[in-house]
Amino acid sequence: MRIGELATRTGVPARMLRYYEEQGLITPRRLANGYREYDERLVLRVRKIRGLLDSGIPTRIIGDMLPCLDGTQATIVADPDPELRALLVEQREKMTERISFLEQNRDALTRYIEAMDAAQGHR
DNA sequence: GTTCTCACA
DNA sequence: TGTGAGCA
Repeated sequence: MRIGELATRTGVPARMLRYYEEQGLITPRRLANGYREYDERLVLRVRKIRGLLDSGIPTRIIGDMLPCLDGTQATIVADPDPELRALLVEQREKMTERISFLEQNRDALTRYIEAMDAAQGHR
């Protein structure tokens, strides 16, 4: 598929898809006319990339993590960078914080919805 | 009509 | 990151 279709299917603007390519996150092949041609599997990959980006993970790191994204297979890291590891651990902690925050909000919604239902029962 | 690259505020 | 210019 071309960039327009991938954009609508992933919700990521074509502008950003070209940017991801610049960052080495995705490498579509080119058609004879120069248009980018995306593989079906890229749809999932782009969604994962966007998810990571939304989680605050820098594009540079996502590039390093790419092998982990579409494989359950163990990823071999040639040169374990201590600094990178520390950064990732930090991101993971922030992610954990956001998750617990979301859980609290979800529970608050649940209680409110229950309260609405309870009120409904009195009518 | 769609995509491409480049560039600017 | 958004937007527009000028092509193919």
